[in-house]
Amino acid sequence: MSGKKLKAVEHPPVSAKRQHKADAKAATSHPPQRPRPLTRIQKEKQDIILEAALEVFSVHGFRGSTIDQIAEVAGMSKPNLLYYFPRKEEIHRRLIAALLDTWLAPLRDFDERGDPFTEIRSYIRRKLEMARDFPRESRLFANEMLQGAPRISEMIEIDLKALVDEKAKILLTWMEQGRLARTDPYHLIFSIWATTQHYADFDVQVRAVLGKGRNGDGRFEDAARYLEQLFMHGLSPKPRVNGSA
Amino acid sequence: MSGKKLKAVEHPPVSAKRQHKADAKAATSHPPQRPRPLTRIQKEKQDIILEAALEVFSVHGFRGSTIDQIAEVAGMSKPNLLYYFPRKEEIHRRLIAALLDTWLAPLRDFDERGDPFTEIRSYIRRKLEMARDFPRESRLFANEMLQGAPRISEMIEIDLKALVDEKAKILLTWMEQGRLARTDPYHLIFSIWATTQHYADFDVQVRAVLGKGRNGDGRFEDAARYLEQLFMHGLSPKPRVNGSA
DNA sequence: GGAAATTTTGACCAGTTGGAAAAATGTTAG
DNA sequence: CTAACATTTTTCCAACTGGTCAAAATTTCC
Repeated sequence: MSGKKLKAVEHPPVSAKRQHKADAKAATSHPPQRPRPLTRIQKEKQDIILEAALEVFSVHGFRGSTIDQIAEVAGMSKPNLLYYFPRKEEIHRRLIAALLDTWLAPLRDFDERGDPFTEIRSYIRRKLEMARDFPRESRLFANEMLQGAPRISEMIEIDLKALVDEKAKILLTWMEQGRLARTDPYHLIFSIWATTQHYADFDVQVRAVLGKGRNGDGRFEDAARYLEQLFMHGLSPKPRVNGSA
Repeated sequence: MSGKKLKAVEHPPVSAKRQHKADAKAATSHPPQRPRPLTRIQKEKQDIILEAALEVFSVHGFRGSTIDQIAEVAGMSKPNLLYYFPRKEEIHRRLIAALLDTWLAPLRDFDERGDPFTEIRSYIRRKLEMARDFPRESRLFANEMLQGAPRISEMIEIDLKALVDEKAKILLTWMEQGRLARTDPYHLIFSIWATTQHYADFDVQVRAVLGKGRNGDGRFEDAARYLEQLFMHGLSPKPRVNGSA
């Protein structure tokens, strides 16, 4: 760990335990890097910054957000912020990485051994809760998608695809067993994503349309009720009216 | 000052520079303004610029887009572009205005006298076609929503709300007549918006998940088939002994 | 308490951005 | 041809951008 000023961007592989200054004491600025194990304070500050960055990025997107804005929201000066995250991109990447993990958790819990409708219902419910409780994360994700997912393309092309493939297979099995209406499992999943995330991403619109009278917190409960009905009826394996070939 | 008829946004202190005709002539450089009736060439250039701006804004959002980018896509120099649209905001506003009009057309066509399922089916179809044929418009809209719709808040709070209220009433009537499942008409509309726009706004994700094998143009047809099934079954009146109303 | 390490600040920079001015180059009608 | 207008280009700028750096302030550890 000789005193370098700019090192390759390292993710957060917190490794070594405390290390002595040993050879190079000329540790330039930028401390929260690889050798040191990240003090409690550093972690705290980083969290504050990430919080602020989420607030800003989720609204203006990557290019539309400035370090100054983030620093202001975080209550610190720009150079100070840069001390913890040497690059703007790094902040964004950290946010996206953390997001993807929690974002897909509900889908991961989709259980093959469960009852189709119970599983689908609880998936919808959880996704709706996430839209309600983590709207900024949802918008950050949406922003990234709108821009063509330049920073997470491989993530969605590989990890996400694999996960969806797996769950689609489960859905297909259920359909073949006659426990679920025969339909396209991929688009089924898309429709759940779309309808639930809508309440986070298009929140302004939803509120505006519902008007001041009924937009309190009720809209999420109403949405849950409606979506449950839609999907439960829409996907029940009722005998089709002829015409399906 | 003269030759003023519409609301004008004139913050810049710079104005009349070489006004020859005291009559009501062109003010400064910037010709495409009030007085002149807009030549064919001007209209063409403006269209080129708006096209380019749509391309850029729809991906990067307002703040994330630069005039330089738009100018480059439009194939002209920045000052030249500024000659037609004195302000970046003006371009954006024009795009949004044009967008909102066409965007709501399908909903306007929702006909009270038609058959509930026919109306809903064709509405879904049209919205899906728009997602397929005008994905940039959809993304522009989505970007605006994500940012809290700062520039069109009144538009959606008044015009959009009124329109949705009207159509929701129609849906309610149908429900009361037993021709449609009893459910929340507002969330029903939201779900149609969400599921259809998803294919434009999250196009990358959809493609990535579907994989290279089946993402050609087929995805829109598959989506149409799936959504039709979902909504037709999901919204059919509950099992009630009722041959017809 | 004090040296070393960590954190914060202020000054500064090169590149970008939205936009202004004006000169230069068409274009058109008389 | 040429005056009047329309369009384009060149030059320029002040504010903003992401980022650096050294010095100052603060904390940590012996």
